[in-house]
Amino acid sequence: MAGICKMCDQTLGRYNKSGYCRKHLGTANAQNPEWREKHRAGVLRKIKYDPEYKAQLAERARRIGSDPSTRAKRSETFRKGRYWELGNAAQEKGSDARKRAGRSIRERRLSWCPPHLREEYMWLMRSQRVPAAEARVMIEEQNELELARWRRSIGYVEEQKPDLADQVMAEIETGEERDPFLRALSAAVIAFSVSVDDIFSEAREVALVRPRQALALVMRRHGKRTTSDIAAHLHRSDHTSAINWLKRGEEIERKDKEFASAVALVADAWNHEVGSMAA
DNA sequence: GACCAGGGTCATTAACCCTG
DNA sequence: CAGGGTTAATGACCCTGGTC
Repeated sequence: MAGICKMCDQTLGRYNKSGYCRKHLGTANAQNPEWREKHRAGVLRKIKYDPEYKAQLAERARRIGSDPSTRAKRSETFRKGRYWELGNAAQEKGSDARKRAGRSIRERRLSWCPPHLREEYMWLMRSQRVPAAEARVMIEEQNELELARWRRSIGYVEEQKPDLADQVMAEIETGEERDPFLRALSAAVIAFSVSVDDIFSEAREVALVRPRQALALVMRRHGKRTTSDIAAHLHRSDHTSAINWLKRGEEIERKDKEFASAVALVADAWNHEVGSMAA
């Protein structure tokens, strides 16, 4: 049965089901959320299953976008409409959108860093002022240590590396004090009235932990050594020991003047300024 | 502190999608 | 085929977070 278009006086054909003439059908569809959703799904489907089409679309948009006259026109439109104000209003300071942007970039930049070590990486960067590249090496070393531990736990036998701490002991025994670490170690022995064995021992008495903290601080600051390296020099296999020495050492240094001056003495030795110490 | 990349805003462009 | 919607990238700008 023929009817009249809902939007104009146009007589409709006998098979018309929409109730709209050809001219107004598009407008009616555009106002129908269901139709729009269906249409949208169709476009997305095309893009999803036709990579060539998608690439075509992108290429075209790029081409148009990079045309100087189009760019100038868009800039003008944007400036005139002050559209950035809308963009900024939509994501105020501290908004979820901005945080999301921050998280996204963090995720991309820290993708190399195992999630459980990221806090430690940031601590090295911020509190310890370790340059990014160096902090990354330290974290990667730590990760490698953890992986090695895990490999051992499942029975995988690794090639043995020479023990750095053993090398240090050998140098002490032969009296060849070429290493700044050995000078600093000697200074720590004097400054804290302990023995080398005490420093290298497993004991956790405060009197023995202090020289380790002082040595760690000096190695970090003056030798730019990694925490793994510091730990190995002080007979520890895990670099987290060094991190703890550094953390606690800094705190104590701020509060305890006596400890601070002992650290300075060890630092002098490291830097070869042994004149004051020998006296 | 400077620099970079990403996220948010809307308009613009051409080609394609969908429906009857 | 008509007609509006959708897609892509891009423009300016600010803020966030990482890096130097």
